[in-house]
Amino acid sequence: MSNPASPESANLPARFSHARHVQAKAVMEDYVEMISDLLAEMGEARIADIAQRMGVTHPTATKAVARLKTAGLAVSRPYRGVFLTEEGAALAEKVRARHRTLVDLLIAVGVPAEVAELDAEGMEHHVSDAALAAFRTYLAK
Amino acid sequence: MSNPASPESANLPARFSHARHVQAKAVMEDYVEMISDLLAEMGEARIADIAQRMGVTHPTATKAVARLKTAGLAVSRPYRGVFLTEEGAALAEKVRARHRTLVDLLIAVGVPAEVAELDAEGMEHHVSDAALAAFRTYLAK
DNA sequence: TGCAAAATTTAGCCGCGGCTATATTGTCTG
DNA sequence: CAGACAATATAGCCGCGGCTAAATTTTGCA
Repeated sequence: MSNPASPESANLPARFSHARHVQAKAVMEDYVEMISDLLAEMGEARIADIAQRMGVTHPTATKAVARLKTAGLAVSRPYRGVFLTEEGAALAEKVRARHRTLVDLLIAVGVPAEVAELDAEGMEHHVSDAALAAFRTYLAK
Repeated sequence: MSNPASPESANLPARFSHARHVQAKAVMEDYVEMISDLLAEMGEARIADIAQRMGVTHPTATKAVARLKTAGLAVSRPYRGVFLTEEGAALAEKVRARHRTLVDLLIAVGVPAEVAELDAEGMEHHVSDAALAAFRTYLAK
């Protein structure tokens, strides 16, 4: 039994640890979604376009893609465009849907659209499936 | 004029850049709030307690405090407890209030309390003043 | 077709924020 | 009051995710 007498500080370490774990995946999620967007728009995701849209230099994008490949989310041949694995594509879709739902929720509670987009970019990675479900239920009303 | 014909991808770099900038401050905010909590509870913030509550090893806490000192948020003498500067204390208060408001909002839209606490830990750093104001207005209804 | 320009990669730097292992300092007790 | 133990600090490692500068490959055009 979790002791209710112990202050709520007891599970704080776990909360912070969880937040760190989620955050570690955040950048990867952003790159995957961006690659997915570029594939849909232009049929190809080039390093230069990824870098430009992420607001990052080319070498940074190259390194990020290398990490994606190591993680099994993307594939590419040298000097060629980047593509997503099935797993990468699935992640992109999940991330995209979560982003939209969060923005919709923020707007629904009165946050200006511009602000909602800006804040959602960082918040979205920490929205759990349980929270997402609650958001959808709320928005359905 | 910002071209409305250009797709919304135009300001994406700025959005990501903003999210990265916010994220860079996140860990610091967490440590400052924790130190503030410890000062309130025990009159002193010791490295061992900071580390324990953050779910981190002692040396990691020491290094974090060093960064806080460099940033002008904390002060400490070697082998002694850590204290906050006025700026650090003000930041702690702001962070604490923002956290509470976010948790309240999540609960208000139907997120279970446990989940709200967990998700808020990571989301909170990205909640802008504008969004916070909207949250308060919503909760006041 | 061959060369110049553009795109990509590689190399190497930085600070952050984790870690383990070790050294140092403070404290408490026998 | 001395020595053991607890707390803190230091050293050094790692991967991430930025960067600049330089090498390499691809591409497009004269």
